[in-house]
Amino acid sequence: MSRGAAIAPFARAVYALVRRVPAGNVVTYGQVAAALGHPRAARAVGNALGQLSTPRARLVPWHRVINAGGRISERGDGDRGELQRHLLEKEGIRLRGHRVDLQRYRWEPGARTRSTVARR
DNA sequence: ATACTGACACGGG
DNA sequence: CCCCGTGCCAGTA
Repeated sequence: MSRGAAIAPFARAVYALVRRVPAGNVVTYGQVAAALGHPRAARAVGNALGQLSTPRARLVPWHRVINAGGRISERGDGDRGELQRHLLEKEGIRLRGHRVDLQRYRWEPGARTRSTVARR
């Protein structure tokens, strides 16, 4: 059926989970890794998101995944970071400096998807 | 098997 | 409060 590059199982699981992150909320790489049963594979999560192909990126809200410090991880290429920040703000997330208040916007995997935006 | 990441935690300044 | 460097780990190419 599908042709094109095979997607690694782990990466596939990452995409599936990230897809459930509601707009206006964020998760950390570590949270995603833990939810997948690999609490130490946070870096691999970042890898998977980095390998996201363009069509798939449309379905996967990669911008809602940030690091444990609440900051946007820069991959040497600054462009994506700017875009990510813009997308987050567009969803109603207020950044404090270059940081997101995880306390306020963090979404927990397993929580009801329609739980909407955390406020205040 | 080697090298390269979009990480995380911890310690020190 | 902030920033930076170090050690560690796991998955992908």
